Amino acid sequence: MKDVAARAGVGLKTVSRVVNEEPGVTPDTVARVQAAIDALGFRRNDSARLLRTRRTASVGLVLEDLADPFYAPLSRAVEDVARANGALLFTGSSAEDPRREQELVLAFCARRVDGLIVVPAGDDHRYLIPEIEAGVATVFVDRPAGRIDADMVLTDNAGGTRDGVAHLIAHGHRRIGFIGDQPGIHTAAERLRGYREAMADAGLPIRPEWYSMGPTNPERVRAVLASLLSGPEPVTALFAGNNRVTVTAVRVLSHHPRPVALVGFDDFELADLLDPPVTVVAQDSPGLGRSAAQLLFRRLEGGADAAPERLELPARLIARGSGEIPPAP
Amino acid sequence: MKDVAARAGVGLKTVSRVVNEEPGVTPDTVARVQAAIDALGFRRNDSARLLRTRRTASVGLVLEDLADPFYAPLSRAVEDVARANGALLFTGSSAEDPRREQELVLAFCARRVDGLIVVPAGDDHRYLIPEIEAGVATVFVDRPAGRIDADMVLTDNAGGTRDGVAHLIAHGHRRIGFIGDQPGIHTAAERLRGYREAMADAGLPIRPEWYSMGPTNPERVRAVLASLLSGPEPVTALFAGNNRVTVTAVRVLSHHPRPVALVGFDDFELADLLDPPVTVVAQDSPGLGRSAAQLLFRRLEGGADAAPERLELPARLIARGSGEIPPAP
DNA sequence: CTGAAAGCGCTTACAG
DNA sequence: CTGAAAGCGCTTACAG
Repeated sequence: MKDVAARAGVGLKTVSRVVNEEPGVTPDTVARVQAAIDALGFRRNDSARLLRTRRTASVGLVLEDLADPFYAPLSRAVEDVARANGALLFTGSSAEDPRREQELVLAFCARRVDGLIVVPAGDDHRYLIPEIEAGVATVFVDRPAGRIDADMVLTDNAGGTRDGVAHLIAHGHRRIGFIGDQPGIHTAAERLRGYREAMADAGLPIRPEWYSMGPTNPERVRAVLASLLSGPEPVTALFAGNNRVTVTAVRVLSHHPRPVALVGFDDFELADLLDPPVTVVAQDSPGLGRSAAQLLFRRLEGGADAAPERLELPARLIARGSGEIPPAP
Repeated sequence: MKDVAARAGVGLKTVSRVVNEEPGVTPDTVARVQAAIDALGFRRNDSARLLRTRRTASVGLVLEDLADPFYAPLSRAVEDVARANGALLFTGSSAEDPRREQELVLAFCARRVDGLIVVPAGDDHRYLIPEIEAGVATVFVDRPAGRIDADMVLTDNAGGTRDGVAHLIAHGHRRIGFIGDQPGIHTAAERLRGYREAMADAGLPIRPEWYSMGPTNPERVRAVLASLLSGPEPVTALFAGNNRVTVTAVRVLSHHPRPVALVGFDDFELADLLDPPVTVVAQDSPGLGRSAAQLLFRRLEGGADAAPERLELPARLIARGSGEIPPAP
């Protein structure tokens, strides 16, 4: 910029005015400065600019895994809102590791992002208190913040599961299994609660061997399913606590002698093409991202003092066939 | 930092030393400075730091769509390499719009990212010449750069398609259709070339009505398929030029009276669960991201002067069933 | 072992 | 309409 000023024979401030299209510069001067800019290939350094203006026009997005298809539409929705607000997006994956989440978040804060959108991996976010006090707007999404009071946008996991299980009950099932993710994960616990509530609402007992929480790798899911489907009184229907469980369940059930009804939490591509097409409880993944980002920018535009909000988006039952299979006699 | 120095009764430089864990500070001084840091809740501003050190430790990733499952593993691989090199990741979607691609790229450059990984939407990247000359390492991935000589990491699209079509020919097909994406997209054109080559290698003629290039929305694909499958001599097999075409083709073919063989470019989740399971030519999506990022960081570590490289990763045929259906008599 | 001065590339607040 | 000075929060290069 100094070089441009020298070449155009003007002061630094005038170059700054031209670059920022501020009014009050003679067309003649503008032309001279512009010529110098072009000749020197000058490109403003936004990092320096932002150091002075104290807004970085950037937000950090931390999610569980950039490669997880569930978070892809969420990221895209966040990006769209960020772009509409003139902000750039830092992204990173926590890989479900609280330490990595914290590292990423603090790295973003050290860059002085204006705001943060976090799918939490950990359950203690007190490390964020100094940042939030320093003015970093923060919205948690998909899972609640731990041990701090903060904005969050969640899916109604319990309600969605309740609807899904009630759907199975309405189709005549009494012995319904539930396979969920690790109980420490909030969404997993909420879904289990929904299962319990739906059964209780229908006056149905739950046997302890009907539900199981833990890692959702195919091996464990297969083992659990094998036990659910064996014995004198096997379950006649299964509620799969997430995407990965559903996929393994579909594989196993397609080779099972008796038809077993299935409802899965989370929609997935081609669910309607399988045989039978898979009934799911679908989350509004772009809606989560959009709502979180909109809330974030509202905070940034002066709504910083209002009390933290907690939004809960509904999940939607999509009946496709697998959830409408009647119990085997 | 000034406040910390004042409170600890030391100079700015000493605070800087403590923060950066530089040697040559008395343990006693370190303790005093650390106490001041904690008391004041000081957090170093990396943006300011980076202004001085002239490295931002960040790279920009521009892809077609953050929400596209194909790019999710690519992004994740880039992120992993970036993290291993201590860099943060800016990401953005071009939405297949060259202007948006350029906007994003230049916005990243204005933040002075150290490097850029770009899935190009446009076919003229001369706008990047000043940036590259200014030292921004740039690697194109998935599609080649337009009108500039630059590093790129691509899939062998023509070779992969050749293998896929040859596979259909080996199973007895002679009338093979091809539905591809817009001909202006490099990967689409390359795949068409592979189709032509495989047919020519086998001495088979291609009728102009057997292949069609254009938008891959379901409506168009359905219409093209309808015409390919009608008439006195319909095709007995189809090569689908990408994921979206494959999905629509699966839907249409499942309702078609005669069995039609299908091979699709790009793998997708649950392809093995469909009926019949779908034979695909799979790209190494994480490999693309990893190779591109590794090349980028090699450039950043001093390899800036070497001639641009062009890597081509193989695509792999995965036979699952749909590609092994023999021609209807 | 420690610190004052200059500078990274911009903008702010002000004066002319 | 224009520009010199100070400053954003750090590091570099140097001196003591």
